[in-house]
Amino acid sequence: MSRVKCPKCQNMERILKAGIIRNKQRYFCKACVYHFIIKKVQKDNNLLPDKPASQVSLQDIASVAGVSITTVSRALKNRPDINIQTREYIKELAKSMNYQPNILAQSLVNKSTHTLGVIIPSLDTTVFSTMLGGIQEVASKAGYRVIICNSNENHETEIANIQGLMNHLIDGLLICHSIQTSSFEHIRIHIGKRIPIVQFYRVANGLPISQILAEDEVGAEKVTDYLIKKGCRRIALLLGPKNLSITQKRFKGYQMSLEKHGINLDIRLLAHVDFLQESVEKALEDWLKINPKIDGIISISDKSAAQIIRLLKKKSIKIPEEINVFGFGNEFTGQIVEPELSTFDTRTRIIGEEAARLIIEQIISGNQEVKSKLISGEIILRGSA
Amino acid sequence: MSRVKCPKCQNMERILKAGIIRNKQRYFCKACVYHFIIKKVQKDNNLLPDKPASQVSLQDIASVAGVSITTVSRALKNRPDINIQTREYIKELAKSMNYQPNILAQSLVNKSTHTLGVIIPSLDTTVFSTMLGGIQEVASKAGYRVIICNSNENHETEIANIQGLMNHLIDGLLICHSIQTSSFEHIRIHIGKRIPIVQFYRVANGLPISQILAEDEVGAEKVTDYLIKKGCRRIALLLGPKNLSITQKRFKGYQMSLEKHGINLDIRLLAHVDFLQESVEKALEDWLKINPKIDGIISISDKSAAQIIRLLKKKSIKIPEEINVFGFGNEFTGQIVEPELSTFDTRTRIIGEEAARLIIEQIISGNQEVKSKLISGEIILRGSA
DNA sequence: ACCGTTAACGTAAACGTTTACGTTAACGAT
DNA sequence: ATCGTTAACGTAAACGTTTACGTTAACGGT
Repeated sequence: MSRVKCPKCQNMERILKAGIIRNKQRYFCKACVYHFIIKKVQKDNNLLPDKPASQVSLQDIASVAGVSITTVSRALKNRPDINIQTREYIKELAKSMNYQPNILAQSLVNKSTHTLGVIIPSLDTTVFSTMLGGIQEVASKAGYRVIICNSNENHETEIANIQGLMNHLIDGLLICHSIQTSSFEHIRIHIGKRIPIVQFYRVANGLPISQILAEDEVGAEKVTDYLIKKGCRRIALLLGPKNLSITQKRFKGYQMSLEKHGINLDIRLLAHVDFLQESVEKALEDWLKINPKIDGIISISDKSAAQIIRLLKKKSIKIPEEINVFGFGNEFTGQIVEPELSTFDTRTRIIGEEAARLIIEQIISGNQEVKSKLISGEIILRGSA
Repeated sequence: MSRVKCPKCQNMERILKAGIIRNKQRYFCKACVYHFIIKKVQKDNNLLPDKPASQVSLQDIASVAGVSITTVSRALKNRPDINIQTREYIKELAKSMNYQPNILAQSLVNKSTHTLGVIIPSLDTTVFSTMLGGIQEVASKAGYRVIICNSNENHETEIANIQGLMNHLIDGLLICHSIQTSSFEHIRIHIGKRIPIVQFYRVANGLPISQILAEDEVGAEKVTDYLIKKGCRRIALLLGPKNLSITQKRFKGYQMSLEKHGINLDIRLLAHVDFLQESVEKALEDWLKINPKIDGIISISDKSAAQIIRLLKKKSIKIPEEINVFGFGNEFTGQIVEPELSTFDTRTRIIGEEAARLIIEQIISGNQEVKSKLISGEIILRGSA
């Protein structure tokens, strides 16, 4: 019944069905003892049976030049073992054929992608996009690409991002932890393995990895010192979640300054927020109810500080006469708010640059030695304090 | 003289030098007719001659399980042709060995990297980082990674970025042109080739590629309409460089509104800036010298608008009584400046999201049909106008 | 004429996957 | 017992490079 022809003997008799393989019927020709499967009719077999639209490969160049792939590779890589004329000819040919190396194949062989993975917690704050800008610039100048992953301040996302990046896609990982991250096993398992890791800005202490840090502790101390010298005694401190390294360090700096000046710590003056407008507003409301009254506010971010200034002004509280306000980060917004925001410039961009510089150095040297670098910042005085 | 031993016959006589290959001396043993090179002494041949620290591969799993690579691959990919028990066993084995697929190898075979390339002109403006955030989110949810390149508003960098990304690293390209870009050959040569391209926000017209656009023309028209209705007759317009699509379109909207209301265009009221503080300041100075006096300013960006407000206030010019100020983009800073900035919300984040959505759709469908999408914005009225 | 030498090229393995295609042993029906 | 059938596995090519190692033809010296 089946009108199947054996591709070998062209016979149509003595053909048996011989099982189904991958949903295709297989046949067996008893005449020539040959198993076969009827291929799909090759339609579209038009005049261009060669490469459809794919990129030019070394093989393509080699075919045209009449040499082997090796020779082409040698020519393009300026390797010694090749005749100069051959080399120049191949180079020109490659250019005329618009050859572009397949980076995937190169990376597979070389076990190096020239790509950095960056995990940042958010893109909604200029702090992080500025750091990213610094990373980008240094990386780009060193011939590295940058894959960014936005953890969205979410711990699970951070873990997933790392998983994805680690699968041979990157040569180094830069990470700034999410607000939620308080356990670091997802980092620890990759330490000292295939690629170097550098933490920046928000870091996990106790892990043997390099860090690029802002002057959190010293900065907070200096700012507090300044406010105390200006006469403040009731300085409120707006912090992030307690597990955050910058929260802990800035609190420590604040605390040291208070101690130094013999001022007792009033825990009612501490607030932990998630950086959202509502939580900042809530913290401020609480502070304003406290007696004795607060006379200074140090905010963990300029963005929150700017919001605080707006809120205080709505309540007709005079800045800096009644309450001094100090920010952290030197964001653009601090120059727009009125009065302009005094702030501790953490040199955000430099942090990004240094992080990139360090990890690239570690990639190139193969040396994963733990290094910590503190980027020194400075107080910028404007109208708010 | 040479005390070289033939590795085959162990003879030390009848050995001749036989050329230098790759800087290594080659020898020829006449006794056993054999060419050879003395290898470097293999030091460090310690107790672990296996894989040093590299990742687990399919081959490793296959060896342990006593099956072929194919079977392992089938198990992990849930392919049919495999015994269920075998599959489960291999899956568990893979998990216990902490197998992670090598994405490079997968990409090489599948000709797909699940990665999007994004070229943005700057990371110093929240407009772009916000769009990037939108792109990132959609991409990430669809299982795509994002490689970002920052052209730094530089045409050459933009071209270099594209070159790098196109070499098989990405499945789709999202691009927002630099301020300098006015020729688009670097884009044209890639159109309709291997991967889809989508322009967003700042686009090149006349190219057959999809675009995601803000409501530049309509938005500018609405804003101008609004100011005219409020009584303004001398509305200054702060624009970017002339070659920029958003410059052209927003000017057109402005122009149409003027025409509609029978107001003559005064070219002295147009200023083209590069978004830097100085050029904005200069433009404002020039405007203030003009007679009849201006009574409104529309800025191409909120950032510049905020700066303008600060400058006007320093000159004790009342906003909005003397001059109405309108921004574009609804950036955070507009809520901080006083008076708060009225602005046209271009829905920056949505633009990013839609751009990512469109290109992923094109990647998956393989359909590079040209689509243009306008993201409708809305006027947000605050104190400045 | 022969031999040692080397410039310049080629072959093939390797990187880690995916997948088209082959193979085989066991099973059920006759 | 024989034959047709198929589940379940293996082999090998392919993706595009890089590179260790082989090969060869020509050249110069004797």
